[in-house]
Amino acid sequence: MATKGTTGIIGGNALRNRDHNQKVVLDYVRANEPAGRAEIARSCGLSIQAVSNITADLEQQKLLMPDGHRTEGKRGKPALQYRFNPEGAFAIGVELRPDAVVTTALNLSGKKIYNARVPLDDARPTPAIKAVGDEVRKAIEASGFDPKSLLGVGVVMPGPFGDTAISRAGDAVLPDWEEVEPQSAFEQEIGYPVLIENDATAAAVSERVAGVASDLDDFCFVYFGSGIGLGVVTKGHVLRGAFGNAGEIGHIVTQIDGHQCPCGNRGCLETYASRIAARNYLQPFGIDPQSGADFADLVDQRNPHFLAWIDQAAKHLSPVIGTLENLFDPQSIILGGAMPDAVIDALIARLDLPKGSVANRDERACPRVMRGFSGRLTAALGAGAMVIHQTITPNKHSY
Amino acid sequence: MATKGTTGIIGGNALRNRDHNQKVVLDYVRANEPAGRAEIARSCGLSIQAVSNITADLEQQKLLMPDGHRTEGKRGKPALQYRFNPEGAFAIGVELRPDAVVTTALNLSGKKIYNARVPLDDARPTPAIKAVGDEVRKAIEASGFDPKSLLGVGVVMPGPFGDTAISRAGDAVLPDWEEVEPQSAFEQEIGYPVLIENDATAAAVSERVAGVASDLDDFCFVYFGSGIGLGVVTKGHVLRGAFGNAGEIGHIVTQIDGHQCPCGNRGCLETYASRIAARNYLQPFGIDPQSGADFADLVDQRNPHFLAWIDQAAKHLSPVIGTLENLFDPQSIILGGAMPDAVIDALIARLDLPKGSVANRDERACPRVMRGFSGRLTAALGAGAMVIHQTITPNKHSY
DNA sequence: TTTATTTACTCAATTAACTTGAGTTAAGTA
DNA sequence: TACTTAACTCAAGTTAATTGAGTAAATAAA
Repeated sequence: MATKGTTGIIGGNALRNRDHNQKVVLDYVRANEPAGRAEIARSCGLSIQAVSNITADLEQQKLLMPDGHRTEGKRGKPALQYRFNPEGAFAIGVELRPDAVVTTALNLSGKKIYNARVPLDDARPTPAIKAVGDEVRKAIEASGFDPKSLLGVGVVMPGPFGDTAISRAGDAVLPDWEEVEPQSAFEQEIGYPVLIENDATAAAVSERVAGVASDLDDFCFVYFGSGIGLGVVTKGHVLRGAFGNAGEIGHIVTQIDGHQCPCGNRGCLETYASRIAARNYLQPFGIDPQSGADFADLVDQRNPHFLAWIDQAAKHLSPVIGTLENLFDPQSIILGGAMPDAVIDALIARLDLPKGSVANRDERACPRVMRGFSGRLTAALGAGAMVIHQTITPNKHSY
Repeated sequence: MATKGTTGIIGGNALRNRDHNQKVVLDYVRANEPAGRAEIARSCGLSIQAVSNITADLEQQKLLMPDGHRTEGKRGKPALQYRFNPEGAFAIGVELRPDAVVTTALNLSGKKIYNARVPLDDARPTPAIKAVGDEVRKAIEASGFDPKSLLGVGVVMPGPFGDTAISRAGDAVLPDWEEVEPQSAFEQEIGYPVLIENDATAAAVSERVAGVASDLDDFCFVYFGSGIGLGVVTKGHVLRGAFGNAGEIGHIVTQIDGHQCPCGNRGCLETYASRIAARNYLQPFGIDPQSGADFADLVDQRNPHFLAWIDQAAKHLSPVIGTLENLFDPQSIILGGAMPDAVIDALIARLDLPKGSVANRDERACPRVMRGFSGRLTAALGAGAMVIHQTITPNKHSY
């Protein structure tokens, strides 16, 4: 028989249905805790009895916990309120960079409970995977959690994912990883489920699990790494595209016949508004910021050259944000990543958002652009958040 | 109790699960017909017995039909092949324009079985809804189908959907519709389930139901109407955004300080590459194409002014297509809509797609850009296809 | 030609998980 | 104090899946 195409969508049965319903309940409680069972039942389209069984299950799994009776002054028997049990499970997030391994642990509420950073001498697969494994084992030990309650390990690493003109032009690629299938390689080393994700998507999920997007289902995250990336969440789900390369915002052309970009285009956003672009811009003036703190200092000192760069970056970023608004129609766009808050804030302040945008409307629940709940650990925290997100979020839109 | 947010994701039970599984089976058969039950079971993650029950159900509903035994020269008992039953059900698609109502009927395979176009004198709600109702009733009558097998009616109409700067600047708005909730208004008039959609999204779905995208799960459709729109399908699902306005491609700025656009921006794509843009461009040369046929004639005659416009449109469209590729990472991008095939083909031939794109890779299953299975009826056919799509496509990604 | 194997399927029994309906408990209200 | 409302619990009933045993129809091997 010829191989026929499959969409990956499969049928349901009682067990898979229970799995789905558990996630539906968890996702509701996540966004609305504390919540009673009757309330959950109404919101999730289930009977009270079903919700009772499910919460009992989740309580046994230590994912939910009861938290007293509340009534808010209403009639009737006060509902037993359920909450996430932050101590019930945890996740580990790793950022693998060419020069370092950053490791974090998060409790079920997405709160950071551990972080560490070690330099990496050799980023080729064998030593790097070993180093990540060692760091994960240290994190499990240091977390103080029962290792059995580890939900999984998320790993953020630079591409290449697939063979495209852009991934070949990547600036922070790991050496000799072309032939390695990272997920299974890490799972073999670590012995827990592993998720691989790019930095921007992980950061976006992080904002939803425990950041400014906790009650947003549609948003974009513009990630300032060494380049510039985009993570998109629509209807609570990550957008990955057909080949996992969705969100390549860095090579949108913002200036016809602009700067030459290694990708082959001219005038890519990344050549104007990214960490690398900033360093290239400042170099002629003898300024060479290395760390995030250096960039923050430049803002604090109101360095005129850096402020000029911010103006330039904002000029190129503004129409791209308009494009994102018009294409994805998100509730908001979040800026963050490996840049200090002060830089992101300055950039946001300089944005000149286009008037011709579907986001330009009178009643808005949140601003068109927000700064993320970021910090230097964004990528590693996001990696851990991916794991939590996966255990919590149902993969169905609606019946 | 304060109103708590709901994602619209609800839990499952046996009945909803059956519904989902029916769609999973239908979607598999759609993409792989003819197919035997054992094959369906393997691909859909269900037991043979379950698939047997489901196909029996679907056969009774006249959505599937058996089509002989095939074995393709393999061992074992030949499987009874199932196919869509094109005569088992039908859908009606309507395009409501300020000046006309276009009505189509499609069988379950998405094939056009009826179409009609009547002028519309008065596009205000009351007369327009009445006119649509009359046309739908005519279509039911003329289709020759049992009215009970009508799955629903899709209606494509210009906005406004929500109150944004762009929808206010729309060029083809219907008068006095601000206060009307179109879906329930049409349902009341027609007595069947009604779906409202925009032209570009409907066209995209049409390509998936019975066009060049029938085996694509991730693609974009660039729709040339009076303006220019975008429909996006990811993982087989329509992307709508938080407020239903996703895909507003027309107001992406392609030229800094370019043409003034009614939306408030300068240099919007729509001011260069749209039907209106073409007419504005040609007017100074005394050329005034009215119909699609007029545009086709201009291509046939190799009219130098029109060819120059196509060059201009292609120049502005090319980077936007690169942007779509980088943001959505689709399998392909389809061009179509209310422009004759000859114009679309000429435009595609002139495109200069950016090298710096995740779509620029060596092994591709289909071209980066294709022409849609279009024709003048695209919008109305797409409206009907929405209905078929909805009855066929499961709304779950995967378990 | 006969036998074995493979594959597709049917029938009957079992099972998981949700719903329904009949109480029970605990609060506010008249 | 009695009534109402709301949140539950318990037991029975329902749906639609799975599982296991058996049958039918084809090719492949002996």
